[in-house]
Amino acid sequence: MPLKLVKVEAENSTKILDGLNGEQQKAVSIIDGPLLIVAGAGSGKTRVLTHRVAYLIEQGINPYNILALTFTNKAAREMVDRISGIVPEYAASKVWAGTFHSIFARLLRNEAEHIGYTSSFSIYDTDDSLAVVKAEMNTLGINQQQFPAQAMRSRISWAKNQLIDWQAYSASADTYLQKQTSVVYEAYEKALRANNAMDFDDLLNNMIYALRASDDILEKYQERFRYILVDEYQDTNRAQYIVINLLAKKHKNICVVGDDAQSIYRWRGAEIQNILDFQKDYPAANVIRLEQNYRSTKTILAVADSVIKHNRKQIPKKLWTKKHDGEPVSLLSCPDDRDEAAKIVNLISEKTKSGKTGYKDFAVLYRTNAQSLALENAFKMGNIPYVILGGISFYKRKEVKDVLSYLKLLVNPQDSESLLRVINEPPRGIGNTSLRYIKIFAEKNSISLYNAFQRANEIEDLPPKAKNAVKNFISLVEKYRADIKASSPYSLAFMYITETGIMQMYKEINTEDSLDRWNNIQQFLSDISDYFNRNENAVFEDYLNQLSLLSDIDEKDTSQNQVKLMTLHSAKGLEFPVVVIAGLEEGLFPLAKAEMHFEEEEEERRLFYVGITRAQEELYLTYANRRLRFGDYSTQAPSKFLSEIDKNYIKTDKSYQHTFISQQEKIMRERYFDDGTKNEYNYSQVPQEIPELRAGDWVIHSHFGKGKILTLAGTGMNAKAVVNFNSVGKKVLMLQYAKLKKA
DNA sequence: ACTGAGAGTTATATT
DNA sequence: AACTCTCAGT
Repeated sequence: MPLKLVKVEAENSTKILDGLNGEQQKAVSIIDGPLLIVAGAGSGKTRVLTHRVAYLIEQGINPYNILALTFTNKAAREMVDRISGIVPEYAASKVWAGTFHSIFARLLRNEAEHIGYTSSFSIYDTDDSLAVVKAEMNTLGINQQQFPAQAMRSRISWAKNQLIDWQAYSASADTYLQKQTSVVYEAYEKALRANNAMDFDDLLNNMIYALRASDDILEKYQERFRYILVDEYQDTNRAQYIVINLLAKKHKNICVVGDDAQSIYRWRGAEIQNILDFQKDYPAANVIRLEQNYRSTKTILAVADSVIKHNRKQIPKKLWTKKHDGEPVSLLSCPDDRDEAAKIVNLISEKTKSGKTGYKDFAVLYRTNAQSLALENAFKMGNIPYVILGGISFYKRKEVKDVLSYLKLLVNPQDSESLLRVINEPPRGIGNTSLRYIKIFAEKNSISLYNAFQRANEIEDLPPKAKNAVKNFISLVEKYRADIKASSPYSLAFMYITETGIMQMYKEINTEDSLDRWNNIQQFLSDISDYFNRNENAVFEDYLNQLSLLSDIDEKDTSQNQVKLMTLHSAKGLEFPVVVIAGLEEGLFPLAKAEMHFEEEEEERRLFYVGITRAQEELYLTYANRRLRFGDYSTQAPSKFLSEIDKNYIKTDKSYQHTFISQQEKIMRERYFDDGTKNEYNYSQVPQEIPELRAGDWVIHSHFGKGKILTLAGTGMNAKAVVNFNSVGKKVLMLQYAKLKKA
């Protein structure tokens, strides 16, 4: 029975609609029925979304009936924060706002028994899932040389994304590869079930199964989520699409927001078609285009437009802005990646000298994480504060994952993956041979590995020493399992982890690396304490739940005055006064793949578009002729994307400009630089005095501290020194960059 | 059972 | 260059 919904005029909602442009106001106030908001970059999308939720609440809709789905925790948190700025916080906090994965994990805890899980299921991240694949391949005797586990895992994940279960996959498997995959797929799925664990894909798929399991469940959630908002709709995959549509089917109050031009997650199953087809799915849909950009200069928008024009598949739209023309985009050509990094650093230090811009106003964006290394070195050398966002997450470090697995085991002892992970961390004298006996016993009796551990006494082949070790381990876990609800979760975790001996192990190894790990565990534990201070009623499951779905980028402190380095993907949704996009070379950006479909190239172009539109005032593009890859130098031509930019908006900034050295440069030179600059070097490095140095001298480096010069080589620009630092050992330094002082 | 050396593999992006 | 895995030695 559809609710009778009353259109409310804007008059009593002046506050919420204040300061919004006409289209934005419509996007906020059309609350009934399907609505597609095509929101161009910088068009105030988040503002519209949050105001819309606030508006719904003000119209008397129970916040508990509002579901707002995002892709990142950060986006979700920002949404909740900003909603609480408009409506009372108790109302804002009742809105179901979160990532697909976290919201569904929460719902699945309640519905677990309908789909054959218990509510304490574990969540496996990509690494955990890979470990399961490897283990299953081992048991099945499938050669991992021939079938790399990574590729196996991604084929399985791809199938799950398409909602092809192992039965269906197996039925349609033709090639040898597919047949082998189907065998692993089946074993993998059964292992996850046996472990009472779900991977990321399962969080979506099982939600569908739960909704389809009975009309009651479907009805329940359709009634609960009467108003649905989906952010970044262009990034939804098939499973997400189906869940959304199942939930929205009854009330059809579904509002999706997205920008097809910013669809950059095809590789993980996103179907851009979902947004392109929204009007087919909902013929009655209202469509609103937000085309006024509040972020970038006219020049930057023009550059973005000249690039994206080369894509064929897109919803027609034209961004415009009232902002000033702004500076032309600067193009920097560099001989190699080291030089590129040095130039970027130099650029930033020049620009910040005047005091008008601070370090925090800069972002350096790149295609692959590997590029961050050269940049990082240059920033250290140049003494410029920076922070890397994304990359190897704190939560993916071995020691942190080990501790996490200890905790998972406490909540879900069926989780064999976690058990195997920690059983010899620290070494307990339970080796491979013993483990094999225990596994065989578990299989023979159809019990979990943990249960087999508990009944180790019955395993004849197990040597007494191992039996004893197993017994000690089990009683440790059981001791704290018994307490899990009673004492404070933090002190429980602290005592438990201490007693496992993992911290002591790292302390005893006593190397720089191991003390680092020890520190990380400490930090992790204080993170736990923090969490339970903030969430007083939370239980362990809640903590583990959010943790598995957390990424580093959600956590990093971005408020400091430092330059931000990140991949272009991580930059989506962010904005910065000055943006540098580095590594614009064929093969790197667009990134080369074996077979490049035009669709993949279009996705790379959209990624470039996303990068360009992050900039508010200034944009710098850089490329290197030579780059260190796989420990070797490779040369490549400048990115084809560069030649797509309208020439009128490009300037070659002499003060940061090197000269041209390679063949491939010719095109670029004719196009952009042909103004008499010939092959003269024009290093932009601030001239600085290099003190007279000799081998054997003691020197001080701003970052590495004190060290002794071992050898010196080269002259002038190329002067190098090998220095043995007290802190980090031997380093090779270019004297022109490393500001060495005599000690 | 555990350690370390050497070989082999790997670098697109993320919930 | 950096990481993981395997295998032989202890």
